[in-house]
Amino acid sequence: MDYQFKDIEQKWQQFWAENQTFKADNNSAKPKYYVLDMFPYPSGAGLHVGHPLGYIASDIFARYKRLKGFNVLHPMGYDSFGLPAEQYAIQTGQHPAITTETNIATYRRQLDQLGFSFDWSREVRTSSPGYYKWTQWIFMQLFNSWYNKAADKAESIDKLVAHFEQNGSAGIDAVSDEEVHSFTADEWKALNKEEQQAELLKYRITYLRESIVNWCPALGTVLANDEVKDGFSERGGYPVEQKKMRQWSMRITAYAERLLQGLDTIDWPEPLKEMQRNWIGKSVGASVKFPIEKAAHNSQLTTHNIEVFTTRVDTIFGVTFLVLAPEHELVPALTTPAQKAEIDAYVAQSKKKSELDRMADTKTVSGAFTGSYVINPVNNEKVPLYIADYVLAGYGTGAVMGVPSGDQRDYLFANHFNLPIVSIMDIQNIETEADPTKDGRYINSDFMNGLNYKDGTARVIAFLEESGAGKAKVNFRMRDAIFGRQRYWGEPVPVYFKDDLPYLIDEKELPLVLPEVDKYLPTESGEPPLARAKDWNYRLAQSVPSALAGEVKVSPTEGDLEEAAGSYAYELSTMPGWAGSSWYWYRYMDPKNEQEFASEKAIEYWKDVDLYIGGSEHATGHLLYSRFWNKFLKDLGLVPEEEPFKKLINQGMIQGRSNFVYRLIDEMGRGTNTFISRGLIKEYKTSPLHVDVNIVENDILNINQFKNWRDDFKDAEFILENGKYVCGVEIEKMSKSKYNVVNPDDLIARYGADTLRMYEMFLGPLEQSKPWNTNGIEGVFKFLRKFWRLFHNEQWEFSLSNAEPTKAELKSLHKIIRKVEEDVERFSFNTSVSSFMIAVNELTDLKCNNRSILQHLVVVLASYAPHICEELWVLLGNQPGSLSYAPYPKFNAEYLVEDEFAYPVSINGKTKMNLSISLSLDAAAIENVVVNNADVQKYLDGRIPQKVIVVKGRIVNIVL
RNA sequence: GCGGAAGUGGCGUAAUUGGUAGCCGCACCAGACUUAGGAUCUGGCGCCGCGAGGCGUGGGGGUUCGAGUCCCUUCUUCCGCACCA
Repeated sequence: MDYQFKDIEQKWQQFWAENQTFKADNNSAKPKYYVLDMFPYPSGAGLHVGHPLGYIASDIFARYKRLKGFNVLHPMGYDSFGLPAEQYAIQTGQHPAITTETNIATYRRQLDQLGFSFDWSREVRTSSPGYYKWTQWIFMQLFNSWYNKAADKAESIDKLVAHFEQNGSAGIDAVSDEEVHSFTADEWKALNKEEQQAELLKYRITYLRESIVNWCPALGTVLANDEVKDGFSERGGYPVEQKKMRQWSMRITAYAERLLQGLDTIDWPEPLKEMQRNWIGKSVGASVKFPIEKAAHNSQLTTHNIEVFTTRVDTIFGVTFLVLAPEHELVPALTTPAQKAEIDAYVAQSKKKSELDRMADTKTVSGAFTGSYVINPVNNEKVPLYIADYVLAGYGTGAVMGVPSGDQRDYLFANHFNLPIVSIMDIQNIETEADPTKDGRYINSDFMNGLNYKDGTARVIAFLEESGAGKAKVNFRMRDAIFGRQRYWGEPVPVYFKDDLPYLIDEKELPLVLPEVDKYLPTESGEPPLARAKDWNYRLAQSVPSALAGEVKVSPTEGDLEEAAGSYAYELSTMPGWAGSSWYWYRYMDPKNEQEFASEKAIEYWKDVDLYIGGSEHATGHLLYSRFWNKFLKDLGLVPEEEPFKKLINQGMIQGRSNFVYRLIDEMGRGTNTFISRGLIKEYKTSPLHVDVNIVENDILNINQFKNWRDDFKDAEFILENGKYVCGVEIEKMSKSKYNVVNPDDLIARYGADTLRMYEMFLGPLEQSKPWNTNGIEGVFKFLRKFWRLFHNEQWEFSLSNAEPTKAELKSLHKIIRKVEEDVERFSFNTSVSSFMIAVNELTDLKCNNRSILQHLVVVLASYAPHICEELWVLLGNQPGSLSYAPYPKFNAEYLVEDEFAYPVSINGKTKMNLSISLSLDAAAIENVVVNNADVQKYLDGRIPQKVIVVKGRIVNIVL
């Protein structure tokens, strides 16, 4: 039979499903290997050809590892909470769960068609209660923990409470809110329960705090920093503004240093690591307090110092002004009556400026004088205090010291406001611009004069620490992650409120199931959709101390008994999209466990992800949050590894390749129904029009299909070149509106999954971004037919010979055995596809139909084109289904040994000819053969070689 | 501005250690078979040149017997960050 891919693929997909061929065992004598794909959000649009790229690569790798004798975990699931389903629900009233279910069915059908070897018995969905029960459980652990800097790990909040009861706040080195109190043990015990809880909230790793957040009015929710791009929401592209709100946050900053250090221990792409380093943004410097001049003191003032962060504390004698961010909280209190109008105007103006304007306009110098002064702590000089929008409220302390001699922005600022510029380095040149040099010796710097950078910095920090005016400090750009969304379609937060303080619900009540609501919109009063739910309250039984057993007993005398029975409002916001994806790889290890998020045994067995494949767009979101949660779980002793993903590969983005037709424009400027071929458009007035790429092949328009494409083109006329209509091409994002979406279903229907899998790999290196181009898929399809033909005679009957294989056949086979091994291990999938083609071309030329050769070839190709190989494997007489676990053929170098090599002979580095010479000869003998060769002599033309370079088995170079 | 990746035929790409640049496909050209070809097969296909030959890996320079690969310099494209104190 001819190669009937449709029947073959359907047959084997069904076989794999029915026999659970790829079910992984949590218990095996084989070594484990965990291959993970970033699970998709099931969108309504389904998969386009770009999506499976990474899945195909990971599937080839997973299948290859099985052949190599590994116990492979290769699961798939859905990140099924998210905005699009909810937006759709708002528009249509359709429950997001239903939309999600439908979309998942589409995804599953499309994934199945590609012949992936996923263990579907382990499927997870972040939106199913059985899954988010454990997302909520992890949230509770985060709430019940604090970060102990001394131990450099998260610890139970009980331990902190015990310390407070014994020693008060003394000796606690924690990552916490800024404004924690100091107290003795007795003072702590004297606090009532509410006061204690309020204080503890400042330490919890997940906490509730009034903070400035990214508020997106169009989406009606707050967003995390990584969800905002250039002042607009990543999803939907709506404007985002800054707003002060009480919000759930995660103290990811506690892990900043570990997140940074960990990058050096994992095998990830350098650009991605760099993005995370950038995002974490560590900078080493000092914080310095500048006392506010007495004259400025007034009743509104909450502090007598302005704290700045600087990486160049050594330049402090060059300070000639201080600048606050316009949003800085001390601005109103420090503005003198005379300056009030100017400051108010400036603050108002900068508030109006969008984030984007502010970034675009970096050259104009602007600012305003507050009228107040501060004192430089190193020389007691009076320094004027300004505000300016080049200082960002969100970074450092929102205040900077102005050193115009060393910083270009300060230099421009000083010039603009006629402030003095003081040189502090002997070799500094500040005539036309600031000079940030660290070389040279300090001048105009009192006790630092004459010192170099290193000693000077140490000296000034010592001075500041002694006088209490400052200290060495490490600052991070990364902020704590906002953890609440005012949306419906997400995990409910397992918290209720009593006297405005958050308390965890009882663990036994998990999962806290998402309630039904009448509409998926905020309430009239602006509360999140969950406020619409009927009776969204936590019912607390009559105060029974035993019900609280195991919970924190902060104040046993007053606390438990005081707990009033009754119902308390649940939290109304839900968790953000990244909650469910920050731990899902553990759930795959033990997906049905109802007692734990995964059993200790399963986690101990699978440990971590050996290979993770996904897009680089998750660099500062999912991949950072996952590392954070993993480190937290490690601190609690729940998982064994510090890093979750040992090796990570970013598959390239597949862009769209749009095709255009060119519509003729008449004298009146109206579009006609005549279309001009690409090469001729210069001679006419035309306007380009997107045309469906599926009716274009190799940029040649299928005119009949075009006429049928849309009604108004039925009578279209064409001006052709060489009898063809050539379309224009542009690379754009793949989207429906550009008619450049290529659907895998269509390609599978036409060529089969094996062809599509191999073609996607054949496109180029996995990591490379490239436009999708279906041109060339024919070549891969022809290859598979040619491969199929090796096993068949002229009449398409399966027919093999049992003869001894020839040397040439063995050579071809063993070349490909080795090549695929090498390629797969270094994730170079494109090169193995071309090697397969070479092998099949060679074997075809050799008229090879030798069973012992082809039997092995099937196994080698099986990870790339599993369906055709399964079919041939059975035709070869093997057990159905056994191919997936067959041993990968053993490479034997002997078959590749040659006795002769065609040496390229070059003269002065230019290759002139090839000479076949026995490989048994040594360098001197080779030189002898070459130099005495008649053709070489002709080239030499009597000249004597100065030198002859002989590299055995490689090259001969004659230097004249 | 800072950081990263990459520039090779008409196109996608290959060359794992400094050792014959262009493998494997697509497209194209010629031929065979054919009523026909969007099927199949054979051959050709970096550029210039009839040829001998010359030139070729973004440009310029260097190291080397030998450079797509190493070094310096410069240009271009893409990605990330961006008034970060």
